[in-house]
Amino acid sequence: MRKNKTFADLKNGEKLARQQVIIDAAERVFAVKPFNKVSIRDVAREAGISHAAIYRYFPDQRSLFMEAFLRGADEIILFLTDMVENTEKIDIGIIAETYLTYLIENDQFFRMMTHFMLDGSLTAEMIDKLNFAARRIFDQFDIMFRKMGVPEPVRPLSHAFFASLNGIMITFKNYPGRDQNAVREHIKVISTVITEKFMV
Amino acid sequence: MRKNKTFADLKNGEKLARQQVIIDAAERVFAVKPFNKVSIRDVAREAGISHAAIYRYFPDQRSLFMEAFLRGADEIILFLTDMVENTEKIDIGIIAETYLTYLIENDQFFRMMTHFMLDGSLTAEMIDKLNFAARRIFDQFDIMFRKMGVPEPVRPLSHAFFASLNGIMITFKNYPGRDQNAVREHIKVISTVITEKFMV
DNA sequence: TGTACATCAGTGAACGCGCGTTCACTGATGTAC
DNA sequence: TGTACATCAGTGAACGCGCGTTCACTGATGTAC
Repeated sequence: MRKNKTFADLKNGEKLARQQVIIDAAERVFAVKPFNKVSIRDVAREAGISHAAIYRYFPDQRSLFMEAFLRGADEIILFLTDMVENTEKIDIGIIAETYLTYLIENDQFFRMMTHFMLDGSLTAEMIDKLNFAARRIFDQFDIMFRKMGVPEPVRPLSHAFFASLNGIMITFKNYPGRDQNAVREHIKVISTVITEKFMV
Repeated sequence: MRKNKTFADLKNGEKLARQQVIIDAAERVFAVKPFNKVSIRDVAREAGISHAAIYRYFPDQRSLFMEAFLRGADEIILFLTDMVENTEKIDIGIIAETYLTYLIENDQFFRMMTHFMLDGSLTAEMIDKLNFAARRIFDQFDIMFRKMGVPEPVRPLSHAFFASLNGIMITFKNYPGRDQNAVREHIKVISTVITEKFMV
């Protein structure tokens, strides 16, 4: 019995590890192709397996894509936590800029995020996962505003701040007629306009 | 010669009128189906013509979709102009709310907008059209801020304000676990948080 | 008024493609005795 | 050590589908004389 269980656990662990390999491959494909052009076959090719094999690890395409997105979200939450919780002197401008830089440099992640935010037909389970990720981000902004000495309630501010940063991205990421450097510069400028408004 | 020209003009006019009929049909389809699920065949069915006929009026699918989007943009610019230019007493809160309400009630338009804003592969002509629409919106916000007595330069504020409103939409339109009324209410609350920051 | 011709909006069929997903099967590995 | 069996990751082919676009054609309308 115990031996069986241990064996099963091992198998399970390997399965999870292989899932991660597939998600890695998916992220690499997303970095190169528009979100809704990425196919199961693309990911399988990148991962070096047959496309049918994917279905051993994910029930369907969207679940795989959602997992890929959530891993990016974890990354963001990780560095936000690092900047907010482990820093004495909070600088909202630097936090905003770091967040935006991450999105600019991980364009695939930003496209996944907007895709899932706008997709009105997610399953309940997926909605929960999205919700959980969003709330962890809001939590960090809450802490940030508190450390800045903003009076309660700070949650609405976190919502507004997060929304504004996302809005900068969506509005100016591909702003017509600017090259990538000009875009970065402009995003930085508008980010400053907004963060200044969020200072006490 | 002149007769010929007149006739050609008439033909041309009819052609334009028929284009509009097709765009009407497209908008009705967009209101019901996610943007990237809408096909030429859907639009043709809705317009009551064969899908091949579409190609007499638009060179390809994306051009048709872009025209449908631009018509929505014209509508927004129209009511913004009305609220901003023709009003003595500017209320930024009402303007923001009207804009957001329009986007909530014309979800298809918002989805088109985000789609084109995020699409990095538009033709130069499409980029110009997008750019022109965006600038007309910024122009209205410029006038709004000036009427509010905000010191120059107001353009960065217009950019930031527009971006923030879009961000509210993208972040909370499908916010998980809220019904549509709660979403509207929440968007209004966060919108207030932001507009207050933009008042002098 | 009649006839030959040109124009052109609109059609249905077809092309070629890529997709998500399923399925019967293979072959490697481990287990039981 | 050897053998029969179970498990299961992975495969290639196939299914069925919908798509954007093209094409040869039809038929209505207007023009020239």
